[in-house]
Parts: sequence; C-alpha cells; structure tokens
Amino acid sequence: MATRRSPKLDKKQAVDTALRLLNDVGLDGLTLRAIAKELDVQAPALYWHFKNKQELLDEMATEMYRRMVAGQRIPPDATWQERLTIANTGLRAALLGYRDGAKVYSGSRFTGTEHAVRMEENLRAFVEAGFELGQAVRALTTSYFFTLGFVTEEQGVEPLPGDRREGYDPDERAARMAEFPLAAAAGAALFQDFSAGFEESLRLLVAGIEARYGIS
Amino acid sequence: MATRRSPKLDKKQAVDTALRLLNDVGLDGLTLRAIAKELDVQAPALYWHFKNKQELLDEMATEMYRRMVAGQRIPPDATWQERLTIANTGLRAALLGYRDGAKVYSGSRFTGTEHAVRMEENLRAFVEAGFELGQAVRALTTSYFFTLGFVTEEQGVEPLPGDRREGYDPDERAARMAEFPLAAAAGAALFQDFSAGFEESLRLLVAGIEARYGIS
DNA sequence: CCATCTCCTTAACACTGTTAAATGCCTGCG
DNA sequence: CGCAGGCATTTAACAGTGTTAAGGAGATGG
Repeated sequence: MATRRSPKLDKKQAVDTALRLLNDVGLDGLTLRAIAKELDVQAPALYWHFKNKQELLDEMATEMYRRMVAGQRIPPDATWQERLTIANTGLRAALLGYRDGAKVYSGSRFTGTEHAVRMEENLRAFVEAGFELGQAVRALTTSYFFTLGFVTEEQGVEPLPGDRREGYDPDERAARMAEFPLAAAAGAALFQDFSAGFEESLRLLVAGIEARYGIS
Repeated sequence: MATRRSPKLDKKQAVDTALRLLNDVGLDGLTLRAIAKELDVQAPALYWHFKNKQELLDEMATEMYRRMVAGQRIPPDATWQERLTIANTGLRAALLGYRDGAKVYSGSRFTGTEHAVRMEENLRAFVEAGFELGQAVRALTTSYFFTLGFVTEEQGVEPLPGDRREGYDPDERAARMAEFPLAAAAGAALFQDFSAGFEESLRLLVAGIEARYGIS
C-alpha cells in the first residue's frame, strides 16, 4: 500500500551530506551543485525538499543543535553552574566540529520547536535553583551570546582545530605590534590556548551571576 | 609638481560609499557592481584600489571601528567598570549603525595597526587599576565577544533598528511555544527591549570580573 | 488503461566576483 | 615640442552561483 519506492533523496540524508561536505570545502565552497553531486543528483532536485538554500542551512543548523544536545550528558543533580558550563562548553565543541560552524549556525534559524525542550529544561533548572525567570534568561543568553561570539572569532583564526590561518603567526603579530607593548603581549593570551581562555571567561560569567543575583 | 589631477576614485571615498550603500541594500545586495554604480565607475575599477572584495570589506570594518572610537568620549578619570561599559555600549551602537553591521564586522579583519591604540589604552587602564595583563585581556575580550554575539543575534531579528524581520512576532512565537511555558515567556525578556537586556548582561560581566579578580 | 501525483532532469536566466586586454590621460625626459 | 611610461579606468569576457520553468519517468489509485 503506502510503500512507494523510496525516493532517491530525502531531507535528512541531504542535511547529513551537506554537513559532512562543509568540513571539506567550507561555507564558501558549499554550493548547491557540490552538495547535489555528493548526493548523485542534479542541483535543482534539492528544491523539491528545500524552498531555497537558506532553508537547507537552517536545517543544517538545527541538526547541529540536535547532535549537540544528544552529545551532552547533564547529571540530574547538576548545579546551575555545572549546567551553564556544560551547555556552553558543549555548544563550543559542537560548533568547532564543523568548518565555519559558528557562521553557519548563527546565520540560520532553527526549524520547528524541538530546540525548545532543552531550553525549557535549562530555564526550569535555573528557576528551581532560585532564579526569577528574567534572571535565568539573562544568565543563559549572556553566556550563549558570548560563546557564539567567541567561536566565531576562534574559527576566523583557526578554521579547523589545528590548522591556523595565515596572518596569525603569533611572532609575526608581536613584531607588527611593537609600538603597543601591552596589545602585543596580549596576543599570547588571545591566540594561544583558546580552550583555557574560553573556560576562564565562563568562570567570570558564573561569578557574575552568583554575585549579582545572589545565588550560589 | 606632484599635483596629478585627482583620480576619479579613491580608497576612502569608496569605503564611505560602500558603508552608506550597505544600509540601503544589506550585505547580500552589496555587490561590487552596485558599489561601482554608486561611485559612477565600472566594477573592475575597484580592483585597482582593492585586491578583492574581502579587502574592501576589511577596510569597511576598519572604518566602522575608526568611527566608533571617534564617537566615544572616555573621561580620563573613568573607572575600569565605566570604561568597559562605554567601550561595549559604543561597539554595539556602532554595529547597529549599519544593516548587517555585526556580520560585516566579524567577518573581516582590521587593516593596519591603528586599532591597537585604543586596545593598548584599555589594557593600560586595566593594568593600572590593578589587573594582571592576562586578567585584563580576559575581562575585555569576554565582553567583546559577548557584544559581537549579541548584536549578531539582534540584527538577525531586527535588521535595522525599528523594522522587525518576519517570523519574530512575539505573540506568534508565544503561540508556537505553547508546550514550553518558560521558553515561551522567555521570549518577552529576549526580544522585547534589546538595550535593557544588553546592559544587564554587561552588569553581570562587570560583577563577575570584580568578584573573580577581586578588584572593584 | 488512463489520470494523477511524486520526484527528478534538462535547459536556461540573471547575476556574481574576478581577470585580461585595450584605452585614454598625465607626467617627466630628451 | 614629442614621446616613453605609468597611472587609472573601461570594455569584454569567463566560470560559477542560486533559482525557475518545463518536461519526463515511474509508481499509485480509480
């Protein structure tokens, strides 16, 4: 009866393939023709499943988020501090998992409402810890925006973990900045160990929330 | 002698025109041909002054930064808290001054080293206030990344101050989110008053820096 | 068996960033 | 004065982009 022979192409597979391809070619190289070729299909075929390229990108961002959530284990008895740290460390890791991940992600909008379940969960945890809803929103979004900004910048310097973009040799930079000793020395703190810097920033944020909202 | 009749086109004027055009057409509409037309010139003429489009965008970002610095009056006796607040409020205002401002800005790199003078100034002020250099860098970059992430998101919802993008009607959103009461209610705190939210986040950050580094 | 719906292909369009070559205009030199 | 040569631009063209229109193969349902 309803067993129409499986179509050559389906939405989920297209999104998966596009995400895989993204790591090889980057956002600039991620053309519809390239994606189509990977799927053994002609480019306009994608328009049967997506109304335009942006809708495919939106689906990609949503899938990135889905995988991030799936990869996070939050202990049921986690404090709000642990929760915030895990959520943002996980978000950063998820974005770093794809070349131009942060750009793709923050240039897109989630499809559906699936993403709201984790958001609801986080908000509830914060409210139960004693936050007012507005405070919880502020605490979570502040860290969220910070993480997006951080990784965007990070991937501008290091497109994929390991290979650094030209113009970012630390020594070369220091030489160029010779007139500005503090700014030159800051390069080390900035471009050396992104992970350590990121975590320190999160600690700063946690400390601020504790202090300002009086909840530890 | 050296008064060669001024060429039709010069770098600074091209950048100014491109920045003005950006507000009319957005980043997608900002094509070399459109910029050239505005300058009464053919598109390839731009390649005499810029090696490619990215270099023009870099110059635009640098000019945005220049104007931001010019528009900021930092009192000589400002505390580090005031300094951080002024710097980031000013950055946000500068980015909001252009459609897709945050995207253009964080997709580009500064040309030259001019930007380093303000950075040096800020770092020195923090060090003089008692911070170690690493702490100063962390405090300033954390807020910097936050602001970039915040405005990127803000301009995703409100391309230009005033006109809101479709799909972001607060009531419609609340209805769609009916299963997630906290997330639905969070919409108000998120999409209502961006400026108030931004300032509260900065206060959170300032409080965190005070608490963790013990400097008030 | 024919009509219909689903899913994909082929062909084409307008437009993009970018390069190559040709063309004036201005300067400095003989 | 004439002419070489660089500066700054134009014209023409190219490969490649997202997207649309039209058509066709293949299964489904009446």
